[in-house]
Amino acid sequence: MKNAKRISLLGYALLGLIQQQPVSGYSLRKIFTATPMGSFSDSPGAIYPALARLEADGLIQGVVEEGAGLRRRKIYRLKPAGLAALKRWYARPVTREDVVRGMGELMLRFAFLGETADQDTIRRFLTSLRGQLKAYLPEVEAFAGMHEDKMSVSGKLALDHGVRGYRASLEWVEAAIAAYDWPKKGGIS
Amino acid sequence: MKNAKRISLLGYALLGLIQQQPVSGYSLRKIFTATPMGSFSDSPGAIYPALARLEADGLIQGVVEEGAGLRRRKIYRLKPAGLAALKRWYARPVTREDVVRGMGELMLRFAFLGETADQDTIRRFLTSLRGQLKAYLPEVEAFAGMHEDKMSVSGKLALDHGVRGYRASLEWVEAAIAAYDWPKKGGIS
DNA sequence: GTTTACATGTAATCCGTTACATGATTGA
DNA sequence: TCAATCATGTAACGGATTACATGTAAAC
Repeated sequence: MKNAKRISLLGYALLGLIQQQPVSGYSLRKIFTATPMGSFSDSPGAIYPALARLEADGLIQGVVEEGAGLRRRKIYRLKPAGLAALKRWYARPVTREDVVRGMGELMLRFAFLGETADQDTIRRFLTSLRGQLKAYLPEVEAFAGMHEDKMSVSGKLALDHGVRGYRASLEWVEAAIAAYDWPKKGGIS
Repeated sequence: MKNAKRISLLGYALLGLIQQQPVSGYSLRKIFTATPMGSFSDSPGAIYPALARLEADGLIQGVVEEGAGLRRRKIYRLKPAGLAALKRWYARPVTREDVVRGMGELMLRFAFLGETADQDTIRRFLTSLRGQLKAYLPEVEAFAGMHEDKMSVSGKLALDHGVRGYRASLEWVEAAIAAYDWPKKGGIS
């Protein structure tokens, strides 16, 4: 029950899934093999220790399923401290570093965030992501322009892949903001 | 000088950069802070031990710059075994797992691959990537269609981000193949 | 003459990978 | 009955993060 311990990305992925509904470690492993969450390892050596850590930190609680001739399954449920940790994660503003490290982590956060976060948190996530993308995209484009002459064809193409990706993310975030269609801030006119 | 040791992604990134031109550890760190390769950590605790491992494995060689009043800089050069390791990396066919784990690793490989790989290796990389994307994209789309009803708005949007990303990658790979404009295989007509 | 940038390292810790280990239940 | 799937773990290892440590050269 130590508090304020760091939580790994896998930890957040597990917390987010457990938040959706109580699950066993084995079910979580299957989610990582069978769904687009496949970027996480489905190996028992990753998941079971991670669950044990989250439990030791008081974020989740595992209860062995009672019942007669059943295979023993330990079902994990989210505890209040776990929900609080998730909410702190959701509320983090999107930083430049988040964008540089890749969209994957941010999309994991956003996917779960819809479950319990209020509209304000969602809006802040999307607008701060939009801001960072709008700032970072021209940076990469400028880098490409500046180093064009010194780069191999494949180097230029790889950079172009990055630019296309960030452009697609920017289009996505605009579409996402539009999808929620919040009333404008600043008074009823 | 142990042989056949596993090389981490950071290891390949360092090998690829050293292949382009001999560099010091400090220069490599700056590359990770100042260029779109920022997804790698620029911390000395990551880079110097990684360089030491590559050197111990006989893949690179570091030589302390001679010369009078200079700050001591250790310049690393690629050894034949290092080039061979890179070439084996370049020649790996793109797998489904590569695509699931994310484009980042694949694009790192492709960016460096242009330096020394022959046209055949480049073509095989791009066509196998195209094949995997063409197979994986409809999989994700099908998953989205199947689970649409059980997902939150943000969950659906996050999945949509993934779909858009893979679509952008597919468009990119088609453009990349077109950019090289290889003569068709199978005879001169 | 003091801050900033250059330059290289080490030590503790954490955690993911890989491989091993165990046992129950279901279906062929 | 034998293989496959369900289900949970452990142990050794490797490598990245974080923080600490040290010293030189340039710039202000």
